[in-house]
Amino acid sequence: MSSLKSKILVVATDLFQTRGINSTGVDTIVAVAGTTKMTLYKYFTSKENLILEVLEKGHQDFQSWLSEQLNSNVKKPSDKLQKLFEFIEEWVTSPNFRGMGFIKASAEFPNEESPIHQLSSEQSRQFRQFISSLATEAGIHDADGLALQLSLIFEGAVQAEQMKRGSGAMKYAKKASKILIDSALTN
Amino acid sequence: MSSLKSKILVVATDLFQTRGINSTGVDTIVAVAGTTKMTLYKYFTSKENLILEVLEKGHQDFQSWLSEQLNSNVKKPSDKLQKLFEFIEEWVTSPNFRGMGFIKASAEFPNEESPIHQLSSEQSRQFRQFISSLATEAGIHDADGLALQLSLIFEGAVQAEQMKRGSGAMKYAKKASKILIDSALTN
DNA sequence: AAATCCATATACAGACCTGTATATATAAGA
DNA sequence: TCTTATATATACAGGTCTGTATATGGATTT
Repeated sequence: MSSLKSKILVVATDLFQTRGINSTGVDTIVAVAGTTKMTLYKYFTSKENLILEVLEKGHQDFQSWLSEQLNSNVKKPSDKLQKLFEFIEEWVTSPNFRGMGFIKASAEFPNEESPIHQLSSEQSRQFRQFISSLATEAGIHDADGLALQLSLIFEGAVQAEQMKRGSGAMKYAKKASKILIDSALTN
Repeated sequence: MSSLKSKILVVATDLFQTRGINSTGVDTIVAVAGTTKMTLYKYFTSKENLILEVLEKGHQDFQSWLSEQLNSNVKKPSDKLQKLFEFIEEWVTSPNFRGMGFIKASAEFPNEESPIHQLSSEQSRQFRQFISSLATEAGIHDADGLALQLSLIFEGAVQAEQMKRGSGAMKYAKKASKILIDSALTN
């Protein structure tokens, strides 16, 4: 991938998170990225296309990092669920954390026909499914139910942490997840 | 309050929830409300002012309804926390539910200097404080911590329920809240 | 050195949005 | 009937945004 294209992606990811997607114009993006609109529209067919690529890259980076961490650091598959929030906290509190795109995107694009809304919904569903499969491996009966609960907490904590760094939201989310997992294991 | 003003408020609340705040122009609002821009700008000094009034009305309606329900239906103050999510579910699943404004507003207006961001943050903080006071009355030690956990679940569930009616998010949020409250009571 | 590719600089069309100006209709009260 | 208050109809100024057109600069390859 071109260096300019990835620069634009990084800058857009940043600005979308800090200023909102709709409030960030392409002029601002190219100005911060140090390039011009002509170049942006060479790599992306439209602003919508840019948003979609930002979402896709963000989700892929997160998912592949998370899978890698779980696979290389946790031996027993049934222990992965317990460690999940440890790694999520590590990701969220890392200095290069730039928010979870799909959480904000679904709020800014509520129209169900919008491709952006559809992609972010799909990513949210995929993440829930990922948690559910870990829960199943851990021997939990209502895996989908627990996955929904954990994703609610996770998405809320990420949103809170991103809005106010060091809010402690992630710490309490981690505690809550432990309690909910323990409860689901003994039922 | 003038009939037209409250009509505009209701319509704006609806459109902001279903289409997003930034994506909803004042032309659309007055067209749906069956009036004109001149009238809207008679009652509201600007679109920002309209948004602020929509947020304030939504939050007041919810908080006063919730307090009323808790006060008139729960005798012992220490039982209020347990019943909290029952009433919230009732509110969220009622046919005239129009979303919790402050959840979406803080996502669409991330700039901390924006009055809209400030108001929605304040409302979120107030709601958390309300839960914390119920937790204290119920004899819970780390009331603020539990309040944060419950508000994370609550905001996530409202968001999910509003995005997809009948998603079951509220049902699992209720279960999670019971587990977390029980755990906090025995620690 | 000539040709080709890549990015820049700049300008602008067309759409949309907020907020206002002006003129008109309607209804109620004196 | 005359006046006053309230809502409508319509047009538009000024701004922002996306996306494109046109011309220029610089670097690499042949």
